Amino acid sequence: MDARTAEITETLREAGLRCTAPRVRLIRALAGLPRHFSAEEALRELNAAPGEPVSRATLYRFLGQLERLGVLRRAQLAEGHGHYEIAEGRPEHCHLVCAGCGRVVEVPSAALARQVRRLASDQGFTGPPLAVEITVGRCEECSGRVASR
Amino acid sequence: MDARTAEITETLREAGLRCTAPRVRLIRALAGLPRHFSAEEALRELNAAPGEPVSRATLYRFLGQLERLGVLRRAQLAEGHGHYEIAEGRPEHCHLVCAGCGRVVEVPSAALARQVRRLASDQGFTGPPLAVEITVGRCEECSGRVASR
DNA sequence: TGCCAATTGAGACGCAGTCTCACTTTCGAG
DNA sequence: CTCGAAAGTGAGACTGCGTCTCAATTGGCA
Repeated sequence: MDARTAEITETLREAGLRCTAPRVRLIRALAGLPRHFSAEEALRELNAAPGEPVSRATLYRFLGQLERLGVLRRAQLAEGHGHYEIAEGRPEHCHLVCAGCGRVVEVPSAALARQVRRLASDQGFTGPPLAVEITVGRCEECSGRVASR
Repeated sequence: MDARTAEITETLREAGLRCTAPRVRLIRALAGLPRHFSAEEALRELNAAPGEPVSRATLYRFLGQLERLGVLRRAQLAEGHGHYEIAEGRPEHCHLVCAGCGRVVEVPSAALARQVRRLASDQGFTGPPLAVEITVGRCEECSGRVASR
């Protein structure tokens, strides 16, 4: 069991959650996933590995729990489904989303994060979880292809 | 026919789109909708008014066209569905979304808009359409109720 | 007026995510 | 180690939002 797996299972225990086989399998699978992944991608990755498959219900439930524990962050990008990313001490950042192809570029901008936080607290919002999604025109690749539609 | 209806039908004509009865009905219905509305809300509003009902397919198609024409702006907030708002010369702004209840607060912040635009162009993004959605903790009301969950 | 492309409606379909409920598993107490 | 309560699981039905298809209808120019 590698370090991250151990760390996450420890977090589970602290939260009073059980360390079941499907959960361990999912935690392991995280290592094979890209920085941003959808629930369905996670499910594919999970069930591509040998062993008992994990059901959709279980996956969604557990992803939600990991999010609540702060292990994962969830972002609703312009596409029709949520995206998860491993939080793991990574600083706040925002996601630029191409209106054409949905490509996501991560932008670590402390200045922007600060400004957003100020705006939010001005409006009475509290709490640290923060997701910034910005849909901005088209990325280079997309605008190069078709002008409009 | 009021001024806005006339203006939008003119835009349609310029774009080579036909001015059909369902479209005019939808344009009229816009006046009775809140600042932000979902497609399903628009459908309800539309079919609450007397006259022939309009089908879902037609509504979705037409909302998409109005978006392409710049009459409407579409934002994918954290909930599972899109939100529309009438663009009508309103300046760029961002949406603060409560992670608890999904409430949306509009924040007109020229400074933030400027910063976002700079970030975007640094990353090679082009084109004006711009939607900024920020999910930030909980709004006053929500954090007042239940601490976590 | 007549024609033809644009538009429409009904409903099937697809995807993401949730819910239910009977069954299984974990894990702490004894 | 054994037991039992509580937590967790899987299968699959279900929901909501949005898209697609295709035959029928309609707008608007010649």
